[in-house]
Amino acid sequence: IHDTGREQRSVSTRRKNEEIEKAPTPRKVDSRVDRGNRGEELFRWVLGKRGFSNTAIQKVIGGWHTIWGRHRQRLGQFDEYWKSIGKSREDLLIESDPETMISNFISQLQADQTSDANQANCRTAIAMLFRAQGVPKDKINGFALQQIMKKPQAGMRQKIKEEPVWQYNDLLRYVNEKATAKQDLSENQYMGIVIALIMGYSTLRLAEVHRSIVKDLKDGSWQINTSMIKVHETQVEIVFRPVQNPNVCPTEWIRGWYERRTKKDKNKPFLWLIEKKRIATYEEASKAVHQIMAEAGIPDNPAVTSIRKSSMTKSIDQGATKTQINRATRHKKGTDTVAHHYDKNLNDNLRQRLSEFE
DNA sequence: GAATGGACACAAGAAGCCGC
DNA sequence: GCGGCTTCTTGTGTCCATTC
Repeated sequence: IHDTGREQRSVSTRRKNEEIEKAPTPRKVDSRVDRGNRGEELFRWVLGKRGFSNTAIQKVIGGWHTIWGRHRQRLGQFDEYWKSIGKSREDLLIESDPETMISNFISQLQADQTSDANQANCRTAIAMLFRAQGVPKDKINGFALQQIMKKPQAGMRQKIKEEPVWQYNDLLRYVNEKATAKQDLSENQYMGIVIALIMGYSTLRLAEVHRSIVKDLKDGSWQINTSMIKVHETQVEIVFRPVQNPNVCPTEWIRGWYERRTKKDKNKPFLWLIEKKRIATYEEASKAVHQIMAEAGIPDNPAVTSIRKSSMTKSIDQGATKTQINRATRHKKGTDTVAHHYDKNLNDNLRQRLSEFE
């Protein structure tokens, strides 16, 4: 139930453009690789000084998934700063007041006009370094630093605004039309439609579809097994059963996807590409779905996740209850994630009804 | 293709609110 | 004031897009 404040976390898409103009992100070609290595080296050095063995340090890093890549970048950014003010690594260890260090670091970033998100991320990374070093929490995050962080945090909050989402029906119409000439579709197009349909009907994310194992249950239905790593690693099992219109039916399209293969390829993984004789990469899958959305006439080349938005919006529009949506999207009971991030129904109808009296 | 950056998500704890 | 509920903040993490 403690989950209502999260919509404040995100950076609005609009800010992205402004940010590029007023604060170009410092992407220096040559220092790019260096910075990450630098950050990792710093982290290893600090834990090494504390007495951690290389194996132990490796395990600490292994506890992070993809987030480690972010931390190491920011630690590299800190390392650059630390050197620029004439400090040595040993100075880090004898530092008795980490909060002051962090405050000065963040203030410098602000002065250098780095983005709000960058300041927040740097603060997180450097705080992690100190915590790994064994510094108690209250020495890392105190009142003064919180004051400093107010501005970047406010800047990161997403504006609550009304924005339209493309019509899920547009995608269905396109698929419906292609269903009668499946043999003319390229491998990429076919894959794009299959993935788009799975995403639309299951609201799985692309990464989750990409690592799916798909099983023919032999009774006309198909099972999708995958894992959701975001937040907590959970196994997910979904069964698609035929819907009335075979043209837009996920099981029909999945069956057809496997039928394209020769017998010896039948048991190859879900996203096996016949032509390339290997599994499609994440990028290829993403490209295929984008191509389908473009061909369906969906404007502005939206992200693949917009399929989730579009599909949920349609469900809500058709009168699905909150409970039904939470169940379908596998969001935790009680979250209003869907309402804030996915339900893009505009309020025009409500306003019209408000304006009516007598 | 890897590094990088922005966006979205969730849990836990803190803070606010309200009726008694 | 106190307990129960709601709302907000913080820390941490993954997903998706872009850049070099």
